[in-house]
Amino acid sequence: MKEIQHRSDCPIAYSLDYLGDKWIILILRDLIFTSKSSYGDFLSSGEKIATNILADRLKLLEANGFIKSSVSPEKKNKFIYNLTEKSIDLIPLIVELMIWGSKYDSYPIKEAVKKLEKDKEGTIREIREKLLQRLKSDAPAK
Amino acid sequence: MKEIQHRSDCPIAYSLDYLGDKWIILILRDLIFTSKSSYGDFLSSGEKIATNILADRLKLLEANGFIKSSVSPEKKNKFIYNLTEKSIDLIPLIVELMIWGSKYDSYPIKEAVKKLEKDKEGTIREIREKLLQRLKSDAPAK
DNA sequence: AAATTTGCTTGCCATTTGCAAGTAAACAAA
DNA sequence: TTTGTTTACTTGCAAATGGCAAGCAAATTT
Repeated sequence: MKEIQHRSDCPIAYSLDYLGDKWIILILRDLIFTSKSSYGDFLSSGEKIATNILADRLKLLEANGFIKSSVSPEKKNKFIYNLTEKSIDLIPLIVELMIWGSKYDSYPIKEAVKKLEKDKEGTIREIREKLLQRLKSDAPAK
Repeated sequence: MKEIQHRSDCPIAYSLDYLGDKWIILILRDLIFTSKSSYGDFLSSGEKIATNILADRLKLLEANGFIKSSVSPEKKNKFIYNLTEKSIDLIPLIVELMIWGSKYDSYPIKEAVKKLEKDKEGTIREIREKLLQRLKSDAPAK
């Protein structure tokens, strides 16, 4: 796996060097906001990611410390992907993507987004705590 | 200019359909946080964007309402690009990119980011108001 | 033993990127 | 007035990436 080359010393560019792409954040979205956690789960998401792209991004995410994979306890041919502190710290960013998107998308506003906008800090903290505890307790999703 | 196709009805994916790329947000960063406002200004940024990519992204940004171009009053062969409400609304998102980046980049933390983290809401409002006023007064940068 | 589930890999073609060079209009200097 | 410079692109080309379909392999179920 080739190292990511950073283009400058700007922290915004630094983040984009990892996240500036149409797919990576969608995988993290699934891990943060849904109970999805496996290759097949991600494949089934509405955006229809291609199998080779998904495999590539999972490799990249793991190599860079955003996720950690483990064999499913029930099925040995199934892998479970979990978040790390590094990716849990991306919740505020992804929440802002959601807020901006739902403001400019003509699509009907989702209830979840309304709640979120009413108490952004609180909702973020809530999600964050849940995911951090899951991390510590070593009892990841499914 | 071809229309952007949205991949799903998810607001996060909606945002990424416009912003999911390594360059677009860097142009907006320059417009939001620095006094850069022209093709040549953006070219000179630390990340060394290629000329064809820059031209392409400026076209895309304008076609989608993120920036508005006008001829420079002093020099008729110079174009000035300005933010719109749509892109000013991206400040919180870009601020989160900065915060996350400066947390995980080993590079020395910038003073500006420290200030920002102490009073995120206030700093965002401050920048936002400045840019909105510039928009209204129709007296854009340089 | 055969079919299915799960997680990939491979091949192929189209699109995008990145670099270098070229073009063109406005402007400035000689 | 001619010549060079600034500014903003465009073009050509090779390399990398993306997207689709098919193939493969280990584990599990039937």
